[in-house]
Amino acid sequence: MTFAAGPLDLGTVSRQKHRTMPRIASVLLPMPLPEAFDYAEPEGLDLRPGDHVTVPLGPRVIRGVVMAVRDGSGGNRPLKPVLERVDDPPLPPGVLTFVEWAARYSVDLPGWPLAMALRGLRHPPPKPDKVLVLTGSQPARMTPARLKVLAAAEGRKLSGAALASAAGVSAGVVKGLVDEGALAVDFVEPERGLPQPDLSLPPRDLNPGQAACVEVLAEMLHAGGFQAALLDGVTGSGKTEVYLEAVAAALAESPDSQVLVLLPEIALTQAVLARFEQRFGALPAEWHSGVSPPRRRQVWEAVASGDARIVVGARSALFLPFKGLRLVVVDEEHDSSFKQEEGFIYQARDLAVARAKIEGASVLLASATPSLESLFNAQAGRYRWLRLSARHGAAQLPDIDLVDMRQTPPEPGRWLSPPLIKAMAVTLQRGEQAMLFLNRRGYAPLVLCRACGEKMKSPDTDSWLVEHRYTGRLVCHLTGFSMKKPEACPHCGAKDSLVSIGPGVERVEEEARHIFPDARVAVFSSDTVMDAEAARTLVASMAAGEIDILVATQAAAKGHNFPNLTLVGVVDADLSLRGGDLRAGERTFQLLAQAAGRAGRHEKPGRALLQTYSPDHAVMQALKAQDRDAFIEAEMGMRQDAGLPPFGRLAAVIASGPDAAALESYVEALAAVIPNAEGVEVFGPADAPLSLVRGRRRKRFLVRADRTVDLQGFMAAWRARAKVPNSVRVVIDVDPYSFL
DNA sequence: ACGGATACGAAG
DNA sequence: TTCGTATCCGTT
Repeated sequence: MTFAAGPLDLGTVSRQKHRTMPRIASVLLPMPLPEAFDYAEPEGLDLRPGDHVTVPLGPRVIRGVVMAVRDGSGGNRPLKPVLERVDDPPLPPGVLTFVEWAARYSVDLPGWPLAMALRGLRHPPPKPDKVLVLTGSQPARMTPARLKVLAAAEGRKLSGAALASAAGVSAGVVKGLVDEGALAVDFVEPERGLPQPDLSLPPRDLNPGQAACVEVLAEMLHAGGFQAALLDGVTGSGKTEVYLEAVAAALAESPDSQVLVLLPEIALTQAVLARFEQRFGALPAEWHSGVSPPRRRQVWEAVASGDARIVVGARSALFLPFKGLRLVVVDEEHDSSFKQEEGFIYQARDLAVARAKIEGASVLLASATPSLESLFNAQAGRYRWLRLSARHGAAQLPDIDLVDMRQTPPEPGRWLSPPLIKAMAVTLQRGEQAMLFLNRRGYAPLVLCRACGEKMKSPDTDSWLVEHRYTGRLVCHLTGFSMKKPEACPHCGAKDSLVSIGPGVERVEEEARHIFPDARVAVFSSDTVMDAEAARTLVASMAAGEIDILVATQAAAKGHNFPNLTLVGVVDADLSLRGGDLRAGERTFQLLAQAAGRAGRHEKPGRALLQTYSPDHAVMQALKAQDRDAFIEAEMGMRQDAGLPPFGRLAAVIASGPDAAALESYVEALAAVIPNAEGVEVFGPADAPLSLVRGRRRKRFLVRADRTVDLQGFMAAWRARAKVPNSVRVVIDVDPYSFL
């Protein structure tokens, strides 16, 4: 394909230049190789960093990217030559630096981040559109409908369906004209350009707090260079409006400046896209797993050419080939789904800061409940700290009350306590809406046999099967395995002995319907809301007051505003506190503050009730008192005493394999060669909490290091000291969020 | 002696 | 990752 003419073609003249000195191209391949490989540059090719090339690798021909070119020849061993340059938009220098940086940061092979940077190019470009044009020949028989179609087609190229609707006739009429030769099929290139933001549109009215933040951000962006800021504002304080204006300021700085907005979940993109469309009169480019392959390629190319000025996307958008990146916004920066846990492991929030630094851009981290890491950086003065306190307009923060489940427990086999039921009754009586929050999909998290006590588990995996009543299946949320719920216990054969233990959203829905038979109850979880379209429909019907009680997982806790929602009941506030990893308290505070914040976002005051068995726990007390700062201070103190993040650093080694003996001997060998280093502690090996997944046994090490230690260097050196047997897989997880 | 499965290391 | 080669095994 040919690429748009413009600044990218500056090289054409110098590419003709004749060289005498032989040159070596260092080519990185999107494969698990330890480094970029050297190839000879053929005479006259004049390669530059970022060029796509094909190179021979053993018997194969592989596509790669030129990382650097230097003078020289192979020396003693002759180098194979680069085969050809591929005519795709070159990767800008910032991406190349970022790929290398990300590989080192994650202690992984550079081919993986390169593969991410090339993701958009793998897809076919959009296909030509099929259109119908007039041939000039008249049909044998003319009718009024046919006349209308021929008139509508005059001088235009429309698709069959568009032509039919333009003429106000059915598709059959159009088809008849095609069959008779009055209309012919033609192909046109689809529109490549993206709608451009209109920077002349006026900003929304801002309150003084918002305006002050915008002013600081505009100054930062105008000063240029790497800058970082934390936008720390309570739910409903209008953070989105602030960053929209920061985006406007960034775009106004130069006609080719670009902005990236990272969101933690695809479910949020629709709402955010709509806000951008209102503000700039055009939809931004969208980048996430739900975008179609041809569209992805189109967006990738538009980012590379500079045509895409605003990109809203998921974490993988960090690897797009921006050439004029001016600002990266990380919305809901505390959200743990910015941590990619599979394949190439990275924390997108941290890589966003790194990318901004490499590009000389600004980065804005936004959250109502910032991560301790970001607060730490703000306190240390590394990030500008912008605080927004007032709730927007008339809205007030909801009152938060704790329900002591030991004092006022639900009936046996039920999960809603009398105080919560009473509050719901009052809410419904007023004609207002309630949300029951439970971060657990399905009907029950565990099914066991009353006769023999056997727990239903996924095959070859150490995790419970979750009962889903809508589908009548038992599902493993870890591996995706599912089976029909059996009649008899597969272990002892007893009939009708399987009992469902514990609640999921489906079971809470059942209970809510039972207690409030006249209420309209709906469930919002990834099982009932499969895609963005379904989410929009459910959100719309909630906003329109067609639902009285919404039972929701965290899929609904984020972003959405419902004017008539005045009560939020958290069914199991202790849930995310269990497991007890270092972030349990922080995570619980963030999740519940966010869930509670759904209530009373408009004129009506809201209320949140948290059902807990440990009302004295610091997290519950902090939520009740709405004293985030005291909670953060206490949490920071604990982390500091233990040398945990953000005061120290962590990394995990996860080794797994089907052969228990081989795995055991590998982890023992690894334990025997732990490098001696000041300020580093290594714990393990130990069985991972999920000790068996898909037939693979799992072992873990945990490394704690002082902030001054080169943790990545330590991990790389350590791994290199022990040979990994073929059956064992080793993963290094820098800054782990999951400890399973 | 042979084919098939499998383990290992190299690829510039 | 993918490929070629070495090696081990069972069969013939």
